[in-house]
Amino acid sequence: MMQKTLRIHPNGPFDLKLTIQSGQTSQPPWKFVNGEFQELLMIQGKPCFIGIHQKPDDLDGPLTLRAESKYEIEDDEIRSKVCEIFDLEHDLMELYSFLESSEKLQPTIGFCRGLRLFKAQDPFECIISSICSANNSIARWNKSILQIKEKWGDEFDFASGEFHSFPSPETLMKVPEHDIEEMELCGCIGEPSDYKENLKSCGVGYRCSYMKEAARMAHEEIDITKLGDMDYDNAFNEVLKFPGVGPKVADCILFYGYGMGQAFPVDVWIGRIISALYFKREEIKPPKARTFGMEEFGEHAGYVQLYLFHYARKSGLLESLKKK
DNA sequence: AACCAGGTAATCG
DNA sequence: CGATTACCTGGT
Repeated sequence: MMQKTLRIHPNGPFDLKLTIQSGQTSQPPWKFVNGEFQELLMIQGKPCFIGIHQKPDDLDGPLTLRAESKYEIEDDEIRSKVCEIFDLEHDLMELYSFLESSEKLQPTIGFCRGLRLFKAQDPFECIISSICSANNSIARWNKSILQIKEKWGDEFDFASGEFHSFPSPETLMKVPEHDIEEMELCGCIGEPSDYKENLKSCGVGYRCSYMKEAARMAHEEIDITKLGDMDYDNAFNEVLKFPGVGPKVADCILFYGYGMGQAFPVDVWIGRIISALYFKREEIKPPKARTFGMEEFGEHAGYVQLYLFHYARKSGLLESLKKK
């Protein structure tokens, strides 16, 4: 049994708790136990428990990492996986000088210092999570994704607890859609409501068929590993082919799943914030807000979206935008 | 009890 | 094409 403790020094400030709990569409928050955030990570195909600890309010200090696996995994493999998920090599001070240069964006820094991209550990998980998040509340899609992992992911046991991986496209595409289908599969015994091992019972609603079909496409039609090597526009058009994926979800997938910083996901709130800050509150349609964001913020678009939303949430701007 | 929640797909003029 | 509308579900 491999057990080791590592340290990581982020490039600039990092707020672990804020980042994990900021509701990004990549994955639900990690489990929080004994002052550390925990998750199962597949590192080069090897299941590995990771516990990350950050001293409270020590946004500029190093992180302490606890890793546990029955496989032997190099320190650098573990570090690079964690660095990738939290975008720790990204120079945030460079982002901040960009934000400082703008009168509109400068105020976000004080509210969001240390907030980073919370990338999915695997693109497929991000695709499904993002589809699930559309027209949905954070609490509900988080719950759905956790159930999907528990029901169809592989279970791995560690000294620190048991965890489930996210199911593969092939596994997910074969999952029964609803209780009726599952009951028929099991020989029609009992009532439909007795059956819980189906996608609909995870509370995904009408997104059910989208998620199953997206899983099938990821398995047999679209090479989702290749998306990361494509340029942004091609990748955008490619992910739009998945059912349940429109412009907003596509941008989420490219940003949270593939780390493409020029993506600018526009939901109702970002639309209202952009309208309030840059268009004298006149109504702006999502495509226009998206184009504006991409041209105005360039490679920082994704982060600006992240910072604007959390700034608006904490500063009270969001509240003021609710009432007309 | 209507109404809303971090959109999308289907339908209509 | 641009504009409307239905849609699962869990919460107020």
